[in-house]
Amino acid sequence: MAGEDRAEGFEKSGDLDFPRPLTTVDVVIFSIRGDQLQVLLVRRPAGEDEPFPQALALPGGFVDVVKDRDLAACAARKLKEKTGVTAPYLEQLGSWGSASRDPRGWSATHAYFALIPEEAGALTPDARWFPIQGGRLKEKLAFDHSDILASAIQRLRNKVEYTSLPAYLMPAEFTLPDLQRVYEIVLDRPLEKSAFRTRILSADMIEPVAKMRRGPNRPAQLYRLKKNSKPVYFVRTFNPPE
Amino acid sequence: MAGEDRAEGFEKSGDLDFPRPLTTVDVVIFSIRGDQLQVLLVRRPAGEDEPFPQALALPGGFVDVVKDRDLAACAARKLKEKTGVTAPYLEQLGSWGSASRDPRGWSATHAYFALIPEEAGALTPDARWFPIQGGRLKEKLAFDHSDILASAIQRLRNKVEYTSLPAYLMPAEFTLPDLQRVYEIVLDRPLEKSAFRTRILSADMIEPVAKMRRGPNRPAQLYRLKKNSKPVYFVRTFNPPE
DNA sequence: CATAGTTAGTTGTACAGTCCAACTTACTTA
DNA sequence: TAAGTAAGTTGGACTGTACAACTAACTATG
Repeated sequence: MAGEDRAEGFEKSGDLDFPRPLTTVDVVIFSIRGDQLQVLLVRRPAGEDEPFPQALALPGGFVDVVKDRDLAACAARKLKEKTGVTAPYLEQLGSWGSASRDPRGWSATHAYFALIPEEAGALTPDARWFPIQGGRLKEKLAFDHSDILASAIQRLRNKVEYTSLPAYLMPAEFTLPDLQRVYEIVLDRPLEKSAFRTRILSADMIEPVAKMRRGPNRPAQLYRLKKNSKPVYFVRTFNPPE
Repeated sequence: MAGEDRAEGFEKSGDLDFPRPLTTVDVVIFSIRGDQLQVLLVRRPAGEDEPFPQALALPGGFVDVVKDRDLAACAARKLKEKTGVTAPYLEQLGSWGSASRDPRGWSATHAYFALIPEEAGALTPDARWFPIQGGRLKEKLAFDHSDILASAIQRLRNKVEYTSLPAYLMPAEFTLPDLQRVYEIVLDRPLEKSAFRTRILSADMIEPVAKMRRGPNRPAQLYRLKKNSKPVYFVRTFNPPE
């Protein structure tokens, strides 16, 4: 068997004739919809030789060595295919690889993590939004996608404590209370209003537009993200509960 | 695994009959040696069909689908092979994959990041320590390993601002000024003594041992890491310069 | 044996930013 | 006109860092 004589020393030769793991990319796509954090999932195809037929899964699939220049391009392609948008925020989450995660053999997936605003895009028919409740998803997922999603949620929550990431979940124009609400949804705890405003406004990441949001009470100033605004890293977290 | 017949990554079985990228794992191993942050590099083999012959590179290599249960195990194996130690700290850094990074074809590497104390282990003869100076390595590396290393340095510096990671670079027993020195080496800036002590001591991660470090001046209290001490995340960064 | 030198470790004042709570402002609706 | 609500501001208490001066414990030197 090809794998055996390679097992001791691939490194010492240019011979590439040994078994290769399967290589995939999966994307965890978050959005805020109806005052909840939601994640985009697809239903896997039915079929005899499909792993996890009909199960829910993260959007993703095999790297296409012809189409995909690199991993990020592959992730962006899969995101675009499912949602029709190019995400304002796409970062790598990590990779998961083992002999057992895919019944078809040793496989490794490169997981990405995207934030998109509610308004964005037209979904493909097989994709749907599912709410994250109490920091977790109710549904079971195919492969080790539940682990990947849990890791993505943890990373998101963690980063929201000290970055401006939620700005990428906002529509083009939003108010400060809107933004605070998104922080609170992701962190699942209330934040202090005046400290929140001070922090965001001094971060130089948003700018007021010459309009107010009008409603049944006092109008609120509308803001937009500044052009080319990279995520801001605060030097403190929001003070954690306890 | 499925097929016996493999050539250039084509797996001839069912719907998996398409080219697969090469899959490797690389490890960025940091240590403090002689008051400098250093990284462990190996020299690549010579040979006609070797990519980057004789070049310096991160320790790593192909995933072995027989030996390696998962990616972390593969990384731990490579670390052990090169240094003889099991690192007190090993985390995933990210993955790099593209059509162009390896002349042998589409390849993806899963990069890990390890911290080990100076005292540790016996190196293999092909491995050597190289200093990081001014936040960068002087030497050029094979593949895209310079990018991976730069990313590792950035991640390390960033995390050192708000975590207890440097504790994993310390010998079994150390003093608070020792630890502060390591923080300062990694961050390449001085930290304030009293704030540093307050922060570390209130983090409940180290405990005094009943000994003092004696020297030509006032003895210093020796400490050790508490058992099973996970990295601590502080709620503030050390106050950044400017 | 006294004193200078060095590093460990503490203390005190200033300051920045959050926490908490009360307050003012601007609007709608009854 | 008054009540209700959400936006936005203000002020005092508190926490932890910045900065700087201080004390403590040791060695080396003359």
